[in-house]
Amino acid sequence: MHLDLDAFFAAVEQRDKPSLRGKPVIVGGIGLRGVVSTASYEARRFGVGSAMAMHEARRRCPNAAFLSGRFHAYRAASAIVMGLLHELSPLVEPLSLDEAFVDLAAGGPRPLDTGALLGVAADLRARLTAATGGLTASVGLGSSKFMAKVASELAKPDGIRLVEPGTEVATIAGLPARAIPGVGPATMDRLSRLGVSTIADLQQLSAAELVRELGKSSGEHLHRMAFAADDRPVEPERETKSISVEDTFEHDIADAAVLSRIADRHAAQVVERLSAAALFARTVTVKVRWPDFSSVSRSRTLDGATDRLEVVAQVARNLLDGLDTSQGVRLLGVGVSGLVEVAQEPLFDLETSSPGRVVEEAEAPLTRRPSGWPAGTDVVHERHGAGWVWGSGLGRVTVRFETAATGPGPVRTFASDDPELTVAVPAASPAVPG
DNA sequence: TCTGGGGTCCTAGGACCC
DNA sequence: TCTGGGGTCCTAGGACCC
Repeated sequence: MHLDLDAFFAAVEQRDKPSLRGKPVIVGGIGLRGVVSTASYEARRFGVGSAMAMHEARRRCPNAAFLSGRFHAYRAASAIVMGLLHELSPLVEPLSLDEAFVDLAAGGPRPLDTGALLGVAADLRARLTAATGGLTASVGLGSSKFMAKVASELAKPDGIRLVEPGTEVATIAGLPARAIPGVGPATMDRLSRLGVSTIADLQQLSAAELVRELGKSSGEHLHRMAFAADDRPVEPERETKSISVEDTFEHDIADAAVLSRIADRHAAQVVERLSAAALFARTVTVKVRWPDFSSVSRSRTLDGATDRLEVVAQVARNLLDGLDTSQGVRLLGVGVSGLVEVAQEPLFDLETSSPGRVVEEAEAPLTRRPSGWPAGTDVVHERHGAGWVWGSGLGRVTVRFETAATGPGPVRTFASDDPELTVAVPAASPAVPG
């Protein structure tokens, strides 16, 4: 089974903001260089889709609600859904907050005939909608991950689809080759040059031809997938292989001292997550995106594994120092990999002689945020109660006072520094205001 | 006013080792 | 008196996914 929540982020917003139900909602980066994360189906009718530049989305659908996202709410809804999936089978592989594979055959003795499977899926969808306060999901059933995923795609939105065993090849033959997982824009370009547009076209090529064109791994993979031969297992627990933090700036930054401080700040976030996972890292990587959107990375592998901020931060700064950033930097990232569960600190050797600057935990803000009140944020006003930020600017914040449990509510405007207005504390996770 | 952030996997060349 | 051969590790870049 493959399950995919419909327009997930936007659907959570519409659930919690009744005035947005039935209206175009776009969740994503709301800054100058943001992209769309999720568009509601109402917004998709205007041609707005995932990964589209936000300015383009605004051009196509100026009257949509543009929200920056409330990940605590998405995580909470996701946890409920994943819990329901675990009731079906111990083998659940989440692909993201809104998607997962379930190996139903591992779920114990259960009749796996078509009728029973459709019943399981229908029951799951009903319970999911009830448990999440109205979210919907599309469910695909099939004899492999590939077929289940194809089925859920065909089921969207808010549906169920089952690909009968024996009908796999016929089901996929007419689909574009792009429907095969692993075939992206670059691979599709190369396939087009070979005259391939559909999976049926792909079936005409030999494995040897595909390997010659695309390399051994993806060539062989594609040849198998073209005939629906997919034996990849559902893997419930996949170990973390890397941790990274990166940020695209509102405006390119050329100041080396500023970039160095941002690298420190990113290193601190990386180390925080590394420690939370009880892991240690051997390799530190810095990534830079230039104004022309090309990017480079520089990495260094240490003799031992570390979780110390001073070490990660200094290596990151040294790697950054090796790049000429005078033309400006669009994005700066810091990451770690080569993760292990035990420290090997004594082996560590920082041979650089530059004095290690002490990293202060609370640096002054380095990049101005577009607003202290991002659109969509949950807030509480002492006299008016719970609501969400409708918009802000020019020293004012406009709030709509409504929740999932109320009907559409009224709008009021306050001064941005109104002491009675505060960011709401998410129920299950620590608050990170501002 | 082009083009996020967090990941995984693959390839290819060079260093290094036996 | 050409320039072995195989394996692993590291680095860098790129494709892809959600």
